[in-house]
Amino acid sequence: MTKHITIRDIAKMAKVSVGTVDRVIHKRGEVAEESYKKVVAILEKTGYKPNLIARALVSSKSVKIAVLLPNPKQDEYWKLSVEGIDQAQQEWAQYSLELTRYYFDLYKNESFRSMAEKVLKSAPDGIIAAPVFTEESVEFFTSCKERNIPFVLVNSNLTSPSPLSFIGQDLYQSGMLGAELLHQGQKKPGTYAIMHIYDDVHASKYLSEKEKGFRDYFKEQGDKTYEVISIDLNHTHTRTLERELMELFSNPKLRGILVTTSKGAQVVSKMLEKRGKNDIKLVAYDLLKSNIRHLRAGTIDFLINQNSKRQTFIGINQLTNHLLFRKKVVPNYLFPLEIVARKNLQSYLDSVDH
Amino acid sequence: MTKHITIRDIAKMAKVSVGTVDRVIHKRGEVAEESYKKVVAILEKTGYKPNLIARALVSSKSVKIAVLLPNPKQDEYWKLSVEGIDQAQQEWAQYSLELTRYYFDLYKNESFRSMAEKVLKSAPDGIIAAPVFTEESVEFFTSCKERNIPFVLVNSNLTSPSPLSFIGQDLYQSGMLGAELLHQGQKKPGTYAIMHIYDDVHASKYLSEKEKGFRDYFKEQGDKTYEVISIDLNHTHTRTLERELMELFSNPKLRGILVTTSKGAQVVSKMLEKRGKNDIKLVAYDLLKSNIRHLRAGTIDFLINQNSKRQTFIGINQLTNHLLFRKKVVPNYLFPLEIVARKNLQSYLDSVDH
DNA sequence: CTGAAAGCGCTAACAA
DNA sequence: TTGTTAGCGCTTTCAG
Repeated sequence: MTKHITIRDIAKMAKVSVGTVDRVIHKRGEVAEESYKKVVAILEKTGYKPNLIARALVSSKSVKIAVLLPNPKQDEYWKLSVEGIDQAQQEWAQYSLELTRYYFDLYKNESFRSMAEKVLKSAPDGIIAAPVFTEESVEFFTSCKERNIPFVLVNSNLTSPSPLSFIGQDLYQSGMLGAELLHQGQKKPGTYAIMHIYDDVHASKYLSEKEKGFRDYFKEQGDKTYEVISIDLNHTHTRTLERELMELFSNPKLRGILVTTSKGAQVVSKMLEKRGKNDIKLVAYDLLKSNIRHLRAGTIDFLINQNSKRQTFIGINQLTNHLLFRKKVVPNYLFPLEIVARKNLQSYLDSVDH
Repeated sequence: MTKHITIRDIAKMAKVSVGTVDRVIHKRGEVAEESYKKVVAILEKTGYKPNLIARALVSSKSVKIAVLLPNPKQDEYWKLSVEGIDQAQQEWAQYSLELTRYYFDLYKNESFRSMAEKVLKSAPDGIIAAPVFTEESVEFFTSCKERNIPFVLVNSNLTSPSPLSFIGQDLYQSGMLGAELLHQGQKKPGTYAIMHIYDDVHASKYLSEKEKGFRDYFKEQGDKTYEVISIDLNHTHTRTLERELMELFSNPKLRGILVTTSKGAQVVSKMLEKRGKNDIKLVAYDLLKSNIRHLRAGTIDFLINQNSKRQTFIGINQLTNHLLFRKKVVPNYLFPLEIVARKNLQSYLDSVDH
């Protein structure tokens, strides 16, 4: 019934040609003041909506998107996000979408910098990236802005050059939730630890946001009986690491640990399993293989799911929709903080998005 | 680089016309054995993928979809799903998608039946529905099958006339999770109740699946010290209801209640709040206003989110993609069982999908 | 049984 | 400054 109004209809009503109407719609000038006004008026009155399908068909130009992420081989978390890339690529297979992947070394800002340079050289129509190294990212995305290349950020955000869209979670709330999950049901006062374990020096705003939330949770508890310690272990020497962990475990007041890094979770849960769990609660992030096993076994009590796969998938989708169809994007696409426990784990593994 | 292969290319390679290729692709016969084989071979070899955009453009016929759901005014849960319809409608606004909504009385199978009839009369291209009344649904969707009208089911599934796609959760696991959330951290044996409260007689497979999971959880606990009671209250007489609840509350062994219906959750949590919560745990479903309030206040301990909005949204999307682009759909689109607690509630409310 | 041709709605190049 | 026109890739008559 509601016959769609086309550019032809507009042209007829305004007594001009479709060419003129198109010029008005896309503001590519060369239109007489008078015609312009007439067309705009009719556009408004009729509430004309362009047919995106036709628009996409005609352009039919392959949209080129660059994906700039940490090397998935280094970290299982980022391996999950690759599944999101694959899924998006499949989804858009018929629409000429060219996805090129650029993986940088998660622990070397040098690597980020050089990969970013490559991305720029390839002159993509859009970029989706994880701004792991803040300083380098600011620099890189500033040049993107200058060149008018839209970029979408996943996992963590940047304030200064603002992205077309950010996809991720509220990290502060995430830290709070981690604290709550550890503290929940515990009546005795004690010590709670938040641990970041990585391979190299690696100052990340990402982790500190979580830590702030974690600390604030215990502050809010009112009674000052909670001691919060933050542990940064930045070495690959398994020995040293194990020694430090053993020392931590031996603290009789230790009630729980929140591990923020995937490598970390693996090490800590293995050690805790060996030692016998007793009363130390453990919360980690994401549906990584080792985490799943330890959640099932009971070493890990809860996981907080960040859904790396879906973050990346949505990111590419938004960017492509923007580029191909000029659709509007959600500037701040926040994911909920998903709690995964023993009894709902299976439903996550069964679910389509996993 | 990867120049897309078109139907023209195929035609040229097979030395036939595009018409013939099209006839082969869509199996609309009238093709000589020989040409058929030739074309199929080339199709396979080249891995031809149709351009969905072009396909959608040419048909350009407005796809007509009927939405058959319970009246959102009767139940907040179904009100959420309306948001999903709205969202989908917006998303597909430019693509001539005609969505017509048919709301039936949640408590009257008669109403379902008559609405279903109306749907059939409107001769839609596809249907998305919640098969609340099993018997009537089986009948209705059987006629849909006969008429070749594809239908997508949300919330609960039907076995017999199988839908194009089902979107929902595993209800058995859901009941289990509810039980676990109640039982967790409780050491003393006791009584656990699962409650279904509705306005009218209403035998629903939906609820019984959850109940099975609930009961099985406690069976699995090994020790026989858990008593499970199931309560069906099917009246609107507030007095009687309150009396029955008071009686339940007065059972000193009662440890927790899982309420499966939205109306129920509202009543129970209000009563429990008045009485003083003490040791009775309460778990309910979905981010309904009253549930959110009581979760914040502590009367409700956990919510299990079914994400009615997204279920409906995804359902319409799948159906439209199928109808408009002939895209493949996921036959069994399972959602994870999301646990909402005090500390991650806000993230759910902030998230885009809410 | 097959090929030719007219569009679907929009864009962009080219003429006027 | 404007109008005309040739496609984008596919579907669907309509003649042969």
